[in-house]
Amino acid sequence: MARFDPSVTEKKWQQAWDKAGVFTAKRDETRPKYYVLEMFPYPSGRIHMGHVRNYTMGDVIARYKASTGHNVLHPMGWDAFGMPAENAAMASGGHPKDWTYQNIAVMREQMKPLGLSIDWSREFATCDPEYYGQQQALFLDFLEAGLIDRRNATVNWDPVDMTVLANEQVIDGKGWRSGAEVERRDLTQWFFRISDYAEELLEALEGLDNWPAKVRLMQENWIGRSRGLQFGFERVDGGDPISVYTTRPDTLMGASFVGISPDHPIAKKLEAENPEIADFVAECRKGGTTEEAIETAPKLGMDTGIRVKHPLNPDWELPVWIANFILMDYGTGAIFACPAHDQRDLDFCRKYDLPVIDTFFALDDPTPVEREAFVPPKTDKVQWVNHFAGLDVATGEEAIEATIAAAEKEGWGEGVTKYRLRDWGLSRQRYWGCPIPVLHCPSCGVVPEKKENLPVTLPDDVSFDIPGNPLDRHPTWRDAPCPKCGGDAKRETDTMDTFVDSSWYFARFTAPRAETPTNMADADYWMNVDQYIGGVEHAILHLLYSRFFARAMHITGHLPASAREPFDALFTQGMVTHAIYVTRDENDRPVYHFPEDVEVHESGARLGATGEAVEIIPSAKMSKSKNNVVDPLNIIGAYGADTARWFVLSDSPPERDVEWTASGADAAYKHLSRVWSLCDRIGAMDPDQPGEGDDDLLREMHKTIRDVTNGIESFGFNAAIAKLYAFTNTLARSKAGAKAQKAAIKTLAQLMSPMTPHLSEEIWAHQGGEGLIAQADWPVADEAMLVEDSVTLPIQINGKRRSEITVPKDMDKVEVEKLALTDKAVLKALSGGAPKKLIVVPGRIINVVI
RNA sequence: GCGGGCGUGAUGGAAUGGUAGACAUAUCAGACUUAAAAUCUGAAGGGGGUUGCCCCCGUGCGGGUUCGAGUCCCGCCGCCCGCACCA
Repeated sequence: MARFDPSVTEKKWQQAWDKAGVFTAKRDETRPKYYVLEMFPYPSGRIHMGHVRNYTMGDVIARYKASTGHNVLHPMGWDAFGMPAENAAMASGGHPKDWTYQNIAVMREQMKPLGLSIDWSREFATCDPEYYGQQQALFLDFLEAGLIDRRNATVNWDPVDMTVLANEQVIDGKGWRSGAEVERRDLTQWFFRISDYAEELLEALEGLDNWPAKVRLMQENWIGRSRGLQFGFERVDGGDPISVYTTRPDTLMGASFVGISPDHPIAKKLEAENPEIADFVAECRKGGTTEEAIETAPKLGMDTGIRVKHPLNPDWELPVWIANFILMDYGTGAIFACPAHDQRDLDFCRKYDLPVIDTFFALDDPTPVEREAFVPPKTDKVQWVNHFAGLDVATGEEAIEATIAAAEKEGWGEGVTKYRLRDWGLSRQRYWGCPIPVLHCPSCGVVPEKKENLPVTLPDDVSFDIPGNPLDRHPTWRDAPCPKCGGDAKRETDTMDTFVDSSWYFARFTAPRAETPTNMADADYWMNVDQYIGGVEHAILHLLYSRFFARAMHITGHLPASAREPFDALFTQGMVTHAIYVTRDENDRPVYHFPEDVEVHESGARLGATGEAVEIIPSAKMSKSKNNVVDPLNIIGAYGADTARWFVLSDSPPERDVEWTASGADAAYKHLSRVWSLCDRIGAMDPDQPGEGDDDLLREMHKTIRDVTNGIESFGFNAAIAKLYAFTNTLARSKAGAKAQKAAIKTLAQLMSPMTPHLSEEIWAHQGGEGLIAQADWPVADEAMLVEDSVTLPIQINGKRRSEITVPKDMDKVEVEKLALTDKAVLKALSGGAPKKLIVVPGRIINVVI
């Protein structure tokens, strides 16, 4: 008997596919195209199970689509700029460029044995000058089209290392290396004007039918359109009125103070004049810039001494407070607080002893607010107290609209629509990224680089021994002639956010070697991505930025109008999780260890090398920064790629997180061996050998074709695999003749081929299949074989299953009812009486209500 | 804090509002074997009874809608993801 030996056969078939050029995508207008794309990896240095899972899913789709007559594009590349390369350079010397390209080489070699149907001829890395040069060209076109802006933005500032920190580098409000308390600081930055497209990006979500509803909802909430009232509070001291924006203008009679952000112009002015306020504002600026840090910080406030007049009652004066939880980025950076109907405002007012005024009550409960704000849904009817627009009983929605209408009529405010979405700050004070192609000229100001001078390449002679951006302190790189006047100018030393790199790579794959960012004919043919696959952690930023970029690329002539929404269908796979292994360094900072460096015993975990005790943090997202990645190469080495592929698909539903466990791999291998020995046995049968139950076997075969096809189409890979297990069991037990069994094993091989392509080729060849199974047409279920003559209906009594009857498939409903009432269990339950109700769902179920 | 999701046997999980636990892992029993491995066959949610059969309970917790709820609605609890400089 021929042995199942993946180490030999897998290489053989990979070479056969290469030789036949099966996966090289060529434009072919005569065939329908299908573009399947998995989110490209960051070259961390080794592939992990998350990659295997992600790329295997895409590969199943790619291979399946190819076998149903599609011209498939399935490319791969590297999201190669980013902080880990600089961190590695800081930690162990070396150069980010060498580190990155070495990692890419290693990971490519780790991916190839998986037998993915990737067109490697299109591969690129975002750190290739050929790629980022085109990205600089896009930047210049966007700049010219008015899609880019320059203005201040807040960053995390480490006052000891004198450097900007990423959010990830701020731990509990302190710098990760210096341990110094982080401050928020303003810096001049470049911005993509994505907020100009807020409405369009919001509305277009409706058309994304093949995106998960949860992702559309998350994006909708992120864009955050709101309708509210904008108006000014007159200052008692005659200063400029304070403009506020509120989504609850109906609660204006409950206003207890006016709050401004510590970054509000008034606060900044007071800061310069008043040391007490300067101290307070400095206190407010401590901590990181994340919304999370700001929202969860203890609420701080200080009375500015400024008083404003209530717009509805000039005799009513309100104090103006600076409060640390008010964001300058949202609305006008100033609010009025209504503590009775907002928990945060209430907590603040109780802390600082400010008044709490109820403006409405529940219809059945006029209890004044004490410690808990009364915040009913805006659609609930409530009883209003002294509402200036004359409302008595009305919903919040009605009251808001009435208030806006009244304010507009009386001329003291106007209804406006605002968005939570902010412009996208793209400047990064780091080396390992795409240089922003502009210069600063003493006489001409900010000047874009000329396109013929692109790419503006990164200098290689840099060091990372001191914190900060090496471009900033490079002796010569900054010096360049002004493209406008030719005089001495300085290059911009900021590089681009790596989200820029990943916002258009999908378009570049359609013409990866073009001398322009894209080639219209190729983009027109291959776009859009028919199926995009990636982690749900990208549900908002990456996908929103890509949607914006596709629009911007259309405006600047780099993509057709049809590609403005670049991803037709999106599938968000769950993450692969794994325990994290941590020790602490002398400063009690965490040091993360790779699973293979850790020995886990029942008594606890220790470092293999030193025996040091290791803390185990249970299952978290596999992440390069936490080193909790698992090396799939061990499995491929021991069992082959087909086993690894089969296992990652069978273990868990693809949209859900999966915790990596080694226990299933052995089982997957056993099963594939079993299929192979089945193939061997059937191959040895006399071709004319008759048997019993040919029809039953073929009927099961056609059902399996139907179920597996549906499973693949709907991303139910684990369910499809369950059907393949079941059919293998059926085939193994079948006594059918050689002809039927041979048809069954060939079909089984085809149905398995998207998941286990190598084994399937081997079976195909063994059974005398024509050509490569990778190029064979997908089997089609014979409808006639799927029809059942009779159907078994469960009988419920009061909703609980008690019995069942088998009836002809097309039996009349009335007949089924009659028959059901003669059932033993039904007769017993009725004990002579008549049922209250009899429900018959044809082909499904019978329920007798007693 | 805000936004989104998830929760089913020992384990991974299956189930268009219609027989809960498919398929698999681990376990146990049997066959084969001198023995073990491999392989094959079978058992199995929990509890109870009058045990060729029947009953009760059971999908995180508490309510609700429905002839019927793992699935829909409301309120909790727990875990996970995102929060704009991680990628």
